[in-house]
Amino acid sequence: MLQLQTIRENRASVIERLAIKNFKATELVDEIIELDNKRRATQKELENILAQSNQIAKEIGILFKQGNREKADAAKEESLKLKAAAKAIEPELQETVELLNAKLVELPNLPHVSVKPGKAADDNEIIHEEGEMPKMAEDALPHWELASKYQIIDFELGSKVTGAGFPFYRGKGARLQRALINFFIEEATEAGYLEYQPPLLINAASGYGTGQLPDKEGQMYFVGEDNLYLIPTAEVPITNIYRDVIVKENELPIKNVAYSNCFRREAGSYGKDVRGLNRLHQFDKVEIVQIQNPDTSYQTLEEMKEHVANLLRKLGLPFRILRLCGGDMSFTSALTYDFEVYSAAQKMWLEVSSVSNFEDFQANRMKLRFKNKEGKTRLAHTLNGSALALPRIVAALLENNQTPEGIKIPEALVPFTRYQFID
RNA sequence: GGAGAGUUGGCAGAGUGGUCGAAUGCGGCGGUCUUGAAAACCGUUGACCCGCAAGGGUCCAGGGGUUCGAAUCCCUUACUCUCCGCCA
Repeated sequence: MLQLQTIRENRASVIERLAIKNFKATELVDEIIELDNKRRATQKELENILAQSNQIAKEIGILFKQGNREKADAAKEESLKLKAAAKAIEPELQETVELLNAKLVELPNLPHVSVKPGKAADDNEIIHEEGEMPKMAEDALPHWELASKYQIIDFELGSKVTGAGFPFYRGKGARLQRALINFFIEEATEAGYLEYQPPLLINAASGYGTGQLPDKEGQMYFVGEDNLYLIPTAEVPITNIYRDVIVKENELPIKNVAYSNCFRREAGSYGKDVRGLNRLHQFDKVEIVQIQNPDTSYQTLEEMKEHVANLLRKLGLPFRILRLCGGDMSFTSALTYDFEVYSAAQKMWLEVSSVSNFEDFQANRMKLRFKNKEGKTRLAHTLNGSALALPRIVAALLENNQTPEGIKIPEALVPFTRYQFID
């Protein structure tokens, strides 16, 4: 969430920048400022009473030791009055604070200055395009047909055992999954990321920490029996490692990588976009996360963008990088680059990665701070990116690399698959 | 799942109703000494809120209660540990 100080001191520019995300903030911002004023006034009032009360309680202690019973009893009465006064104010303060927080979490993160306005995906700006478009034969097959032709992914079986969007991977298909995961993790490790294996279920506090809650409550699977959510991305457990943590400045940047299954309800989606591997309820992803000093976090974002681009180069997939427009950006992000890979048989671009700087938006929620050289604590910046999400990579690999001899595996991946063709 | 014990500052660990935001040790930071380092010694060292400041307030797992006064007593939730059961 945004810092109160930011909102108070830059009311106009906060509203203006949120408008870039198509968020009409005026009313909410004014409400927040007013609630904060009320909070301050109420708190001051309460603290004055508590200060007096503390003073008297101390005096009573001394009076008792001196055996001055009468004076002590008189002071007790005075103290009771103060207590009643405090009791009257407390609920008001608590209510104000709760309401203030509820309003505060409704405000999205401010977009970075480089973010352009725009309504939706069409307005995203293509900032880079790379790789050769494969020339496909007339009879080129989409990946879901290749999947059944080579018997490597079984969607129907998934529907039988679980439901739509939960495929089985089989034989060389299963092995391809493992190969990609290992390849991605190895690349990240070489780039200095520390590998984690996180829990796949998280509590509500973690959901709030990274901003999935309360914003995307309905998008996560929820285990009511134990009050836990299935993670939509490893970002949640990995970033929440640092919830309520103050790190040392010289420990930055913290670079972590994690492979995990990801679970998304994707409520409301339908149509050809969800065909085959294009959109699943359960999928695999390797996620990179960095905790960085605010002074250098945008350099780090570029570095992470380059890391992802390199993965796609090594896989030989044509890709482009988009800078998301305000309207297409997530609630929590300040700047996001999307990576899209061209899927030749479907003749469409598939989003395979999203790399974002959240600045201190998540850190503020999580109270993730660092102590600088002067000994002051400051909110850190958090960043993350998919590096990479598997299903659409697999879709593009199958489609783009289909040959009469079978699916050709990219060189970089062969040491992991230990086969060169899916046939 | 059953029974019991516990949760205090970065860590270890004292504190069982008043001057305790909390002893002590370790660690961290600064200094003295040293060519440099180590050792030794000295000092310093939690977070948050309000305030220009002085200062005030809150926090001893979370929440609630008793009391003039709670780290300390009571209730409750979460978690940890031990034993039993179950189990990959």
